[in-house]
Amino acid sequence: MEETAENIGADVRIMRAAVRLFARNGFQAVGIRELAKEAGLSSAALYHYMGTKNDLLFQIMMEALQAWYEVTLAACEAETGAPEKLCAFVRSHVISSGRFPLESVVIDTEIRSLKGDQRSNVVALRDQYEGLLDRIIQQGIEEGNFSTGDPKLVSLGLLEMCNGLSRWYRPEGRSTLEDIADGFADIALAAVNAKRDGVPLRLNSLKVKPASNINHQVSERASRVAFLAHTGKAEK
Amino acid sequence: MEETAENIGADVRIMRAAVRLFARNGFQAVGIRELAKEAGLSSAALYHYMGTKNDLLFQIMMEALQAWYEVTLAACEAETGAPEKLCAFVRSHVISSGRFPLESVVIDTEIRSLKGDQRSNVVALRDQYEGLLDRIIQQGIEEGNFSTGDPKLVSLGLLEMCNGLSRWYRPEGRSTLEDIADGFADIALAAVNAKRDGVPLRLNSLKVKPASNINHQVSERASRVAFLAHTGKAEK
DNA sequence: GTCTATATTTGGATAGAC
DNA sequence: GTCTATCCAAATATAGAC
Repeated sequence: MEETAENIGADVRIMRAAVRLFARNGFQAVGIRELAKEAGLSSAALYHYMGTKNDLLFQIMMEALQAWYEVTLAACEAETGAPEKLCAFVRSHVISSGRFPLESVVIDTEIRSLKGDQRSNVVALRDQYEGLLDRIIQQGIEEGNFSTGDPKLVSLGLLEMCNGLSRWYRPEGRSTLEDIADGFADIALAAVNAKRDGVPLRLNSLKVKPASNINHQVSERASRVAFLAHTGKAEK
Repeated sequence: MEETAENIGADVRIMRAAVRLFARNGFQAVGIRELAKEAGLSSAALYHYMGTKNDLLFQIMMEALQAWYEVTLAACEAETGAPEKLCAFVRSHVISSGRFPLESVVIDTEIRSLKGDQRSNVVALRDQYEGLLDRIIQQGIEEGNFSTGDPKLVSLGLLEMCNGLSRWYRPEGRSTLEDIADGFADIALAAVNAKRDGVPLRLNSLKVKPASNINHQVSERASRVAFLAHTGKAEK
C-alpha cells in the first residue's frame, strides 16, 4: 500500500502520534486511550497494529537510531582525515537530531522504560553509534592531529553536548540547524586541540561537505530494518 | 529533632527513597506502594509527611537546584578573572552533579512531570543557574580573553556537556570526579578560545582553588529554603 | 479492520481505629 | 504517627460483534 499525503496508513499515524506524546509527556505518562485518540482510532484498534505499548516504544527507538547510524556512518566515511571526520560526525549528529527532535527526546530519556532484550538491543546500537566518535578521536591522536589527556572523556563530553540539543533546540529559534552544527563542530575541533602542520584547525579552514547535504532518505530503509528486529505482529 | 546515623527521620527516609526510585525508574513509573516499601512505611503513613507525589518531586528538585546554585555561585564569586570563573563554574557543576548523581538524573529528566507553578519555579531556578555561565562568558568576551562566534551556543553546549555527566558517570568508574571536572574545565577553556596576553589558557596554567574544596554544607540551608517554597503540609 | 464493552490490575489518595 | 482497609479513577489489554 502506497502512502500519500491524504492517505496515511494507520500504522504510521500510530507511530507519529506515539512519538509526539512520548516526547511531550513521557512514555509512562501516556495512556493507551490518549494514544488512540491522538492517532484517530479506538484503543482496541491500536492492538491490531502493534504489540504492547513497550513494543511500540522499542520500535520507535530502533528505527530512529538505525537511521541516524547509517546517515552518520556514511557522512564520516566520505571523509579521510580525522579532523574532517570529526566535523562530519558532529554535524551529521546535530542535523539528524534537529530534524527529528521528538525522536531525539524519546531516545534520550526513555531507554530506562525498556527491559530485557529490548533494552539491550537499543543500548548496543547506541554504543555502536558512539563508537564511531571514539574511533575518530583515536585516529586523530594516532595521526598526530589531535591531542587530549583523556580521549574517552572528550568523546563523552562532545556526545552529550550534541545530545543536549534535543533539550533546547526549537526549529523556530534564533539559529539555524546548520549554524548550530557548525558551531558545535568548531567546539569539537577545539576540544581535541586539532592542529595540522602546527596550525590550529577550525571549521572554515577545512573543506567538508555542507551538513545540509545529509541524505535522510536512508531512514526509509532503516525503518524496514527496525521492523524486522521487532518481534510480534506490528510488522503485519 | 536531631538526626543521627541510627535515627533517621521518616521524612528524610522518604526523600531518599524517592530520589533513588525516581532516578532509577522514572517518576511516573514509581508507585506510592513501592515508595512506601522503600522508605519502610505504609502507603498511608507517607501522606503524613508529604502532599501529593508531585509535591514530593517538586521538593526534591528545588532542594537540589537551590543547593547547587548556592555552591556554584560561591565558587564563581571567589574568582575574579573570566577564565578562572569559567573553570570554577564547570568544576563546581561537575562535582555537585557527581556527588549527587541521583538528584542530577531527576532534575535532568523529570521537569516535564511538573505542571503549573511548580514547573515554573524549577525552570526559573534552573535558568538562574545557567545564567551564571552566560555572564561569565560575556565577561570573558568583554575583557578580550574569550572569543567565540556565538556565546549562547557555547554556553548551551558546555552546560549540556556537564549535565550529561549524570547519564554516564559512576562513582566506581575509571576516572575520579576531580579528573573529570578538570578535563571538562579544559574543554570549556578551549571552547571559548581562552587566551591571556595572546597565549592560549589551559587549566594547569591557572591558579584555581581545587574543586574538591567545594563546600556542600550549604545544602543544609538550601533544604530549608526549598521547604519554604513548598506549599502544603510537607514542611511539617 | 474497527468498533463497543469489559475483564483485570494497578494507580493515588483517604477513612478511621489505635 | 502508623496502621489496615478501602474508595475510586485510570491503567493495559482482550472479547466478540459487525
